[in-house]
Amino acid sequence: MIELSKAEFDVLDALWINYPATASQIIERLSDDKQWHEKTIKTLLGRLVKKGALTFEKDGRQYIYMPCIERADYTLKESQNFIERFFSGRIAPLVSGFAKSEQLSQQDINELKKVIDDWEKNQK
Amino acid sequence: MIELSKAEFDVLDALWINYPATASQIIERLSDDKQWHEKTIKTLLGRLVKKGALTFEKDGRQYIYMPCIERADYTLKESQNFIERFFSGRIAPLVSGFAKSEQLSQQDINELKKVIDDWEKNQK
DNA sequence: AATTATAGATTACAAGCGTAGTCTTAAGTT
DNA sequence: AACTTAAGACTACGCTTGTAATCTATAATT
Repeated sequence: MIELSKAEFDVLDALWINYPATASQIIERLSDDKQWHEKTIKTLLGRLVKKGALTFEKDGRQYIYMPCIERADYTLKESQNFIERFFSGRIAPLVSGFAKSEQLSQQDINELKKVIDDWEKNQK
Repeated sequence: MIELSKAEFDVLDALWINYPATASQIIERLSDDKQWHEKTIKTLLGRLVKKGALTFEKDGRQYIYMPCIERADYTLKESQNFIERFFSGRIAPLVSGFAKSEQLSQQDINELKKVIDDWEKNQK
């Protein structure tokens, strides 16, 4: 699997919002949350290309970037990894930890119920 | 919050199994899973002490190590962090991703139901 | 008491990461 | 056509991390 650093992920995440996109557009999107220099983001784009996480096409002297991987796929793999490391691969202890420390809202509970519901419907 | 690298976490995790413990005991515990040189583990122990994740008492020429943080606390914070980064702080999308990719077993579902159940009892 | 072994302290070193600055070249402007 | 931007390429640099090897001092052994 492609391994991304935090900063690399954040750049890719800005691309996932809407793509294809140019470097300037990505820089623009990131400017709200991060205080990153334009050069920093370009370095990260280069590293992402090198890692195979995104490609580009030339358009004049700009590049038009596109992700090579999907967000859902990436986050699923990271989630598996995370849960394996910290909870021996079981998901309930993670949720249980949140519950115990009062981190769950009624909305979270409703959403979780729906996930369970859908899962059960799918089993039939 | 104390930030631990993967390798550091693994060492601390071996201590959490049972503590206080000496370096040799920790090395012994890790020998099953990891091919780490004894020196490597000692380096990591030193870094953990420096980061404030564990302390020790002297006993002759050995150190007896003890964690300064609890596993549940650490994993909770890491979980929050993780869910914030990848799922905007909401837990259901993570579980939903697992469900969609057939990663959930009936046992997981039962455990999740129990967590929800307990949560609801607690609300009353 | 002298010697040896070993625990921890210190040092090492390459790769990855965050964070840019400088260089080069082609596109845009006059 | 000449000049100026600005996009991407290349270089930089200190910090962390993984992964030990060497140094030092003290406990154990002879």
